[in-house]
Amino acid sequence: MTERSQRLTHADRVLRYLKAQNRPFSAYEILEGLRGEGVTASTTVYRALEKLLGDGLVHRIESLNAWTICCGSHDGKTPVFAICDDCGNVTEYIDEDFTHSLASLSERIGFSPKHSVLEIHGRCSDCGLQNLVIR
Amino acid sequence: MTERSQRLTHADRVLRYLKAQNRPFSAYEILEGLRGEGVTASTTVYRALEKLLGDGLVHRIESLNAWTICCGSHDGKTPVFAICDDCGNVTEYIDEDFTHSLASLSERIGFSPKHSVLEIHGRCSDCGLQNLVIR
DNA sequence: CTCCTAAATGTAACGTTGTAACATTGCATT
DNA sequence: AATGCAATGTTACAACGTTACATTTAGGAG
Repeated sequence: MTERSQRLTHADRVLRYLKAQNRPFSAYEILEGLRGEGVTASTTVYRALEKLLGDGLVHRIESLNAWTICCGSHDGKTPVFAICDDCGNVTEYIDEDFTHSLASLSERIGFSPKHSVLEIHGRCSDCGLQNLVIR
Repeated sequence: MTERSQRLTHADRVLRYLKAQNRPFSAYEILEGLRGEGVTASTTVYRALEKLLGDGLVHRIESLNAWTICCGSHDGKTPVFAICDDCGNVTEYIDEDFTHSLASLSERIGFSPKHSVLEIHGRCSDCGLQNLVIR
């Protein structure tokens, strides 16, 4: 290892790429975007995403089959994603109400939650406004 | 049309098939299960599922790429699915807390929700008990 | 009854998403 | 140099879903 502290891996490239976007990308979109940087196979992208997911640096949006950057740390709490079906924007929230609902329902039914998927599809405020202005 | 009031369509067969199961099935599993009844192509299954989804008779579980029967009517409210990763059982709930959380967060962020995905993965009470007994 | 239309179905091909299996490379440690 | 491990390459395949177009069937209008 030289003075450069870390070697740049494909996982680093995938993370940097996702950070530069403002919406989730499919694994194959990421592959296309990184071909110029030596990423040549879907396997590589999926391995990178698996690692980043384990490190809590990205999330998978189940209802889009797509991947997005994690907004930061959230301390074991499950993120909620608001997905605008008009503009494609996805925003991540850590919401006290949802956190409580999840714990409460689980306890009532005797269920031990490990990982949850909370995704709201609809229209974001920007697109709602656009609709008013344009029509 | 004979004295039987309705013709039996593939959508009817898919619905009946899903009703007979106690877990979600993938479209291709449904196809295999219905080959004996004249269903021969995935297209047919997807067309049936699309119709049943529109009629509110089945749900799609996004995190499993699978389809399951709807527990009944739920009046515009979003169902929550508890998915046991051990035994595969999936149970549908209409939960007041989740309903409120969804409405509350949406209002706070100015989002108009159209369709939401609420799926909890973990271990159900039965499997938790089994674990105690067996070990 | 015949003709017409709409819904249901068949068929084939293709597109997208994800995984398996195994070989190779690069780098750090000993 | 020998070793070991993580990262990467390569190929093939499995699983999930859609498109396009042809054909059949049921039921109503004339």
